[in-house]
Amino acid sequence: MPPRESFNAYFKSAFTVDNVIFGFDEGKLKILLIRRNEEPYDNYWALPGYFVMQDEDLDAAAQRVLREMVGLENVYLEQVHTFGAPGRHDFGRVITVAYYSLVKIADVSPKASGVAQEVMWHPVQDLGELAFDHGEIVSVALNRLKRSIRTRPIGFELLPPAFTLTDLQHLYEAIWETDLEKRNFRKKILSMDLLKDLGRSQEGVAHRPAKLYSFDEDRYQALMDEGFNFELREGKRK
Amino acid sequence: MPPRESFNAYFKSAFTVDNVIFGFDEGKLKILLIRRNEEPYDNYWALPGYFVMQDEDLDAAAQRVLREMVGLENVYLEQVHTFGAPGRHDFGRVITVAYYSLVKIADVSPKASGVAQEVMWHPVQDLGELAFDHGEIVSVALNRLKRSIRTRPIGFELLPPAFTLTDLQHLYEAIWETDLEKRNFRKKILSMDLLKDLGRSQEGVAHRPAKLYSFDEDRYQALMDEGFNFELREGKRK
DNA sequence: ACAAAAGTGTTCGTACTACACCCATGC
DNA sequence: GCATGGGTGTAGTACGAACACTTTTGT
Repeated sequence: MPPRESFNAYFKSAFTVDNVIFGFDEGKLKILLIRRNEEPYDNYWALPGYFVMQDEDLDAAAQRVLREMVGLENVYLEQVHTFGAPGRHDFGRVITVAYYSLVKIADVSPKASGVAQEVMWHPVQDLGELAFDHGEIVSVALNRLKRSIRTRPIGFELLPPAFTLTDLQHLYEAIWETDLEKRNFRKKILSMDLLKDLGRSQEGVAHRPAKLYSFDEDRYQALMDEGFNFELREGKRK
Repeated sequence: MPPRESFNAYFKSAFTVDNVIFGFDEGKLKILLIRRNEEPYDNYWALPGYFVMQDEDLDAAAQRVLREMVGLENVYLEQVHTFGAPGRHDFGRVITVAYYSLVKIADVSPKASGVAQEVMWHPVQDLGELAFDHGEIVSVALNRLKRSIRTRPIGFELLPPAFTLTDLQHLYEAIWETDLEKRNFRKKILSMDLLKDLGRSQEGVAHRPAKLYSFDEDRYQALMDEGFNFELREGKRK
């Protein structure tokens, strides 16, 4: 076996985390991007991300980036994929672990800091060219999100604490880029018994006000223990 | 902004790939492990994995490990998750990108080499304690596999080029750890129109010989283009 | 009264479930 | 001829799909 010193050649890489931060606003799915103000990719929009510290766990690094750049804690965060093409960064070999997070857009108070002079929400349909391989990362994260919301009740993370059934439907429609049938959607969601009726309604709308609901986390846990499976369908049958 | 040199502190990490190689034999789902013969974890069973070269893509590294340690090329390979807890490796900061691969067990001719003196298939239900955090990696990969075979026709990668419907059913039963109803399973599979009837049958069995099928890759592509969705169900209805 | 979205009930088709028996081969 | 798995048909049911009208509020 080679002596331990011979492995030193391998310890010359760096790694980063990049966050695809999803939000839902104005009926559109959006992503929070920062505008870089240094080379490489000066002036390009990029995903918020940074180097992982030497003694920092990956998840912790992703959380730190969220906290420092967006001022958010305790948001839904999930690792998506790791990107490590040899030429993807100019400084040397940098691989990046991509995360996606789901935030309630009203909670976000973007902070300009460091490389990020500008922080802005962008509709996912209209991103333009991003720095590095961030375009590809967004695409992978988005596909993951589309699948995940089908079988896990995480869409609620994107909605305010009190939302209407129509809000929820619009959210699914925006992410899946489909239309869903109102009555069937409502029937399906309500039959799962996952929503708490808050007993309140919308106010100040120029039509019949809708009931407000919240996601019942405890109820979901209880159902899970009984073997319940959350599942919604995207496609109409052929 | 800090000058470029200040980033050098970050370029002191190494990364590896680890492969969870699944095979199916004797009605059981198995994983290919190597027995280490050096510290740390001398004598422990471990996942086949190695450092990624400086100019090597991640997927390519995973393929190389497969080729060098198992003598296999062109097998199904998919990135699963990246593990990077600070203390997970003794040499320094090492993060590992985990892959899983699906192989036809008859194709494998394990080679002892380097750190791997022994290479052996182990039933997933009976692994014992593995080196490093490999037990956790296996667990994550297995969960991923359970989900993936539900919505993607990848189970076939674990079967020989000609297989019977019963083989396929046993495969699903082994991975999901459930029993499936024979007639319904066959009906569902055949209705998808994804299998080529090879016109041959088993030979030398002490009962009515079963028809042999193969997975029709071209047919699957064609169906995909029409919007077809592969999907099987694990659970019986409540 | 009108606009605008909320909310609801029923029919129809289809796909999953559950179940029992005959078939082809080796020994 | 018997043991062993291979292979099939059908009836019941539950769930998703499709569809049109009434209700409540603000202006």
